[in-house]
Amino acid sequence: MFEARLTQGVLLRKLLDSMKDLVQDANFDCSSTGFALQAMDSSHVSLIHMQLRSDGFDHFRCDRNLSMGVSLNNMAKILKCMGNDDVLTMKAEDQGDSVTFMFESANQERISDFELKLMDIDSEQLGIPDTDYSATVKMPSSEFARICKDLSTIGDTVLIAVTKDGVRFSTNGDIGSANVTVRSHSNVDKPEEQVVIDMQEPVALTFALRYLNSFAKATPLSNQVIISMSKELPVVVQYRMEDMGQISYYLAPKIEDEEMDGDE
Amino acid sequence: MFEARLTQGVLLRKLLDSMKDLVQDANFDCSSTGFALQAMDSSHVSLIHMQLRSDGFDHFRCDRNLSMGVSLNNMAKILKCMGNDDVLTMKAEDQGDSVTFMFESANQERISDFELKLMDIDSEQLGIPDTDYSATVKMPSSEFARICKDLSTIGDTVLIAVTKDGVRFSTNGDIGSANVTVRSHSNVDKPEEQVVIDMQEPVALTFALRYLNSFAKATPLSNQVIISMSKELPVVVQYRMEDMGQISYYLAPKIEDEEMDGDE
DNA sequence: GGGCCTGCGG
DNA sequence: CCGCAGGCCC
Repeated sequence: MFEARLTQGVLLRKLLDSMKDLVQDANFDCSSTGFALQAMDSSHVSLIHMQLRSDGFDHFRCDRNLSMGVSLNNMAKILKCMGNDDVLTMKAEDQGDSVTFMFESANQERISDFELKLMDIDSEQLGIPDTDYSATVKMPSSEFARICKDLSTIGDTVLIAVTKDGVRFSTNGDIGSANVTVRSHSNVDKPEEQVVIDMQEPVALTFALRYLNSFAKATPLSNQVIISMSKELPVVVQYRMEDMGQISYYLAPKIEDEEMDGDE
Repeated sequence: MFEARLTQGVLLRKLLDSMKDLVQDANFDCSSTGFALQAMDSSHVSLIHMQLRSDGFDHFRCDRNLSMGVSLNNMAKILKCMGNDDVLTMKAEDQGDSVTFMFESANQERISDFELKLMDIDSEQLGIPDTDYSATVKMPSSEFARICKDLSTIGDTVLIAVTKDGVRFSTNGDIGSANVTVRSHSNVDKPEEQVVIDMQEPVALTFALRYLNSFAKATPLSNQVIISMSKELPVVVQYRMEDMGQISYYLAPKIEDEEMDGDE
């Protein structure tokens, strides 16, 4: 049997909200190491990989590996019924056909349990190679979200170019073009505002903004986002939840990645 | 070449937001005296005239007179990408086919530049005679906006009648009629709440509320609005930006301007 | 039902 | 000044 208790139940709700627009149905994989999901988005262009470590839960028990297929939309609907400060407990039998979400209000005055039917879902588990990236940018997640949204009003794709002391986001479209440059800097007092660039070699890749905007739905999960890039490899857009795990999005670059010539 | 730097970049965004619903495309006229626009609204009923004086900018350079045709909607989209306290710099080459908007965050940590393509726009520059108006009302802009919005729920037109000690806004429609009277008063402590009436002779004119409601989009630009009227002449609805300039809207009165008989 | 915009709170 | 929530529009 599987049972996991999360004091900050709201975390799981935010995770679902950040995934449900990209993926319809997916398997949650429960094992002694934790609670994880890997899935391609519906158009098979991008990949989500989220993982919550067992030691991040307040209680975690998983007797046998379990793969629970759910409609992320329905699971998100159920999690919306959770109070913002509720403690969440998930439970599933080894051979069961459902998973139960129990919400306890802080003072135990209200206890809810929602049962969600499981579904059989084919899933190809892709191996994600552990790469050393040419460049990694850590920056405020809200700023990344804002930039992707702003650039979407101009163009459909963004060229992300990392140099030693900054990262430039560029796009162009019918009405004109745009560049946003964020400079590397740190602020001891406000670590959540820091922009840290770890660069082995300069890299510049082009991506579809609509996917980056979907990824940015995860902004509420973390103050910072980590963007890792290497030439010709998918970018990784990662949001880390302290002591808990992370959600990472992978998206292949557009070929023709040196400059945006607007002739796409 | 044209280059203008505005510490309060947000001013220009508010200006665009206040014009884009009335006018699609228009020419910005840059000269050594400032940055101006004059345009009829799309239905050729009302006229906008905005002007930012060169000395209101933190830096202003305009080597030759320049007329930049832009889609106000697209320019507004770009200005929405500006941070709320970014410094704005506009740049255009004399013979260029685009204008660049540069946004600098307060700490220079983020620098954006957006290039907007220019368009050729026919514009008839109308002469606006400098009139001595029979009556001028200065009142809180938010109050004027509220009155126009409220009266719109009753009728389509408003009779604005100015007397020595007050201004009356009247309308009527299918469901009934309404009058709002605002009395002249001043408050030394709160000049933004004053209602000042400067009247040579009483005047009462009728206007289409839908245009006044559009004009009221400029409310965020100024605490006060100045309404100037003379018999049979277009009303002027003006918002002044201290040390910077103003935006004025002109709208011809409906004939049959003495009273609203509800038989229109 | 989803996205955008406005208003309110931290 | 930024973030979150609710309401309105598409």
